[in-house]
Amino acid sequence: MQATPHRPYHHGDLRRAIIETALDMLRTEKDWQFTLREVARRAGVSHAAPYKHFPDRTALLVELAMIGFDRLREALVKAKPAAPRSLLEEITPISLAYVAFGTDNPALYRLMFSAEEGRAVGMHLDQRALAVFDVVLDMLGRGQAAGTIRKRPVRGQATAAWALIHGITLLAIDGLLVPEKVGSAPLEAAIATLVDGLAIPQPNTN
Amino acid sequence: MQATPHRPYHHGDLRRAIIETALDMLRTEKDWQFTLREVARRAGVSHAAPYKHFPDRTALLVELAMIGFDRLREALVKAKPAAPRSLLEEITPISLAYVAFGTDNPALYRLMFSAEEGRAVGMHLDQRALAVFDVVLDMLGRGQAAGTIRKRPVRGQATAAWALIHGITLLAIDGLLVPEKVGSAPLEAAIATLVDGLAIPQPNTN
DNA sequence: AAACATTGTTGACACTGGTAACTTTGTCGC
DNA sequence: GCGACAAAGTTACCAGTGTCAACAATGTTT
Repeated sequence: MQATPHRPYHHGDLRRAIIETALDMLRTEKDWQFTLREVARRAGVSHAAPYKHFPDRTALLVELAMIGFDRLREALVKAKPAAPRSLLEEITPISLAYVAFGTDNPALYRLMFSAEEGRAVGMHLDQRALAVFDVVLDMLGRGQAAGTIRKRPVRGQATAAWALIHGITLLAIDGLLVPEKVGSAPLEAAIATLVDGLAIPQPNTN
Repeated sequence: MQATPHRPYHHGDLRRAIIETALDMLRTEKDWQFTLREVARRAGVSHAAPYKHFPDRTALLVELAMIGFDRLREALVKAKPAAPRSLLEEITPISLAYVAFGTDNPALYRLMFSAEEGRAVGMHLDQRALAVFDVVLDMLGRGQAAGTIRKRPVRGQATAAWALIHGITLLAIDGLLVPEKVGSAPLEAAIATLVDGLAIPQPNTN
């Protein structure tokens, strides 16, 4: 009764070990093709051991993706400036943190939004994904209240913001936007365009 | 000597047959896990036959993705209005056509931007992808020349536009933006936000 | 300590991508 | 016409995968 649902019994904390092994591979192996057997191998267990902790391969993928969303959300709230004096000052660091998360964890980020495994992954993590969405939503809502953001349907604005940053992140991961090659100019310009679209036009801000 | 590089010889036009079979599966099978053998099966040939026409599985994937980009570009130029009277009138139909292409061919669209197969797919289709990019670039360039679009780095604007539409398309494919469920409101609102970010602010357009 | 559930291992199955050897078929030089 | 040759398709095989069933070992409970 004093045990949490999943707890180590007789070997070690294998469930956690598997997850961490997988995350590690996700981090280091650039081109990662996920194989349960390889994870088991690196975790030092037999190829069937994971099945005692995950019903199937997809379940592990889902777990990893959810962890990814949690970490992304953490990264965003951490990047949120304490006392932003303008919309751009608030949006920019968050956006950069988002893109940075993606480029720092390309395989994980891809997994989070992947349709691999027959869309099964995406089906299960709506709440986590929406938690990220809510960060944006909240920010925009306060912006509208403060009068710095256009009065439009917030959900549409949030969708636009998320889609744009998400798209940029993917482009960056794919190397179509590599900072070393092209500088961060397009990235910041794109963010500026987003801000222009959200902010109420100032006389001198054309 | 009078033969083109790949021409049918003794059975039929298998190369084309394989591609079309694959495209067909891509179209109908919602959750598609690509297997060369299944394609061969449906094409009515043995599982090793495709290897006479494609060096490996990835090569076929690349071919399919390139076809996808070609079709996407066609869809965009077809959707471009003949005589748009405003930026929004020009951007909106193109954007909708883009998203529609994605939601109509989800598996194909995913494949085009997929990192599956170890990024190998994306490496080969830069030109085709950039052809799509150029459609956007061209439109924005003319907009700037005509004085309807803010004078900013065009590439940044184009990146923003593409990223946003791309991101929306993915969200739509993932069902986070299903039109039946939520109406097309967020979609259009997001496009409006994009337009706001691109267009030179009008006095009455807050 | 004996019964039991948990967790791990071994061995099998069907499937995949890929290669090699073989057979069929069309093309070409004579 | 006809044999040599190359193209295109087939069968047989390999290693590797996801998954499952049977079994062995360990910890928990009474």
